[in-house]
Amino acid sequence: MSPKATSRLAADAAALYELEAQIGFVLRRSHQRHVSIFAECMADLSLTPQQFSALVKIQDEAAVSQNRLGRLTAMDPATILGVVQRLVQRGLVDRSPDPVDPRSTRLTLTTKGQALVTSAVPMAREATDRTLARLTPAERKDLLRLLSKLATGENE
Amino acid sequence: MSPKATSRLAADAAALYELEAQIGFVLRRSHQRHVSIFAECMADLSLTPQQFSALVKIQDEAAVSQNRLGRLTAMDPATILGVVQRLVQRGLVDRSPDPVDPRSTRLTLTTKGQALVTSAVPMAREATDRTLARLTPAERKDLLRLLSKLATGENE
DNA sequence: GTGGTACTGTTTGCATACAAATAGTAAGTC
DNA sequence: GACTTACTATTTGTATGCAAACAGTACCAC
Repeated sequence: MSPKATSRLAADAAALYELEAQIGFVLRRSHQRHVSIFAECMADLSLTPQQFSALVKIQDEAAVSQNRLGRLTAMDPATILGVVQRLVQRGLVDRSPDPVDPRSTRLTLTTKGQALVTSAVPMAREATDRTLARLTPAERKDLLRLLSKLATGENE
Repeated sequence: MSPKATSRLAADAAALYELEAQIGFVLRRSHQRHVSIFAECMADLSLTPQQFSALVKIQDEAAVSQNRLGRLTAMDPATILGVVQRLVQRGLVDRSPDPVDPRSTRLTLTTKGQALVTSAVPMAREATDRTLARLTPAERKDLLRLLSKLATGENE
């Protein structure tokens, strides 16, 4: 065993824990900054990233159940409930009972909701661009790839 | 102008907006997964990432004001207030008036808090490792570097 | 020393985020 | 058809996260 390995054992216990170099801290900061930029870009439309995600996915699917929408947008049932309620309250989304499954709710975009998503997409693209502004195209691609490896799949 | 460029103009308006390929969505999902892993690793100690961050920084500084602690851990004054209150309530942190500036609060670790951080650091390291498990050492370094470029500095 | 500016901690209000528990229904097995 | 299992939406409770406004104090300029 090298002297270096020996000293590492001793160092591990009381070793400096550099918070700023931990993936969790950097992920949280990066996400905070993006949310802040997104809010600026979307100020006129007053949409949070989660609300916008929900609108986009309802549009993609034309009609979705609430829980399925939650899975598509990575929100648990309790969270997506609140998001949908606020969108319904603003007249952007319609809720109607599912004709085949009485447990299920059918979510669709209203005309107003449809129009809002359409005008929101360019703003969301701007938020993406501003968030990634300091990275080269190659770096952006790398970052997306690496983060996707982190985000996808199970906890082990 | 090439035919391709022409079609791009038309495509941009109604172009497919792929939510799963947007940096914001992937950042949110990655962060969610890390928080979930962190909670598993820290289950015995019942510390959130933010609570743990605060304890580590109080230890680093020996004594800090609440607002400064918030800046060190990337939490705004309203947020750090709640985090600190919970730590004080659990007997992990002491609050005392700052001897020189009556506006300021002096935060220090209790003996119990000191002991808890010490035993929590290895668990936090495990959470980091499990979050990054699918990446090679080179990929981990790249990811940290790219995320740091996103997180640091101003919004423009 | 008076006044403006900046900083301390705090409160309120709103929007995620999720665990845990609930009621109701669907769909399978036997 | 009764039972089990799984899925629907919902409720409650706790913990961030931040904008906005607040009272109190420091500090600096003049």
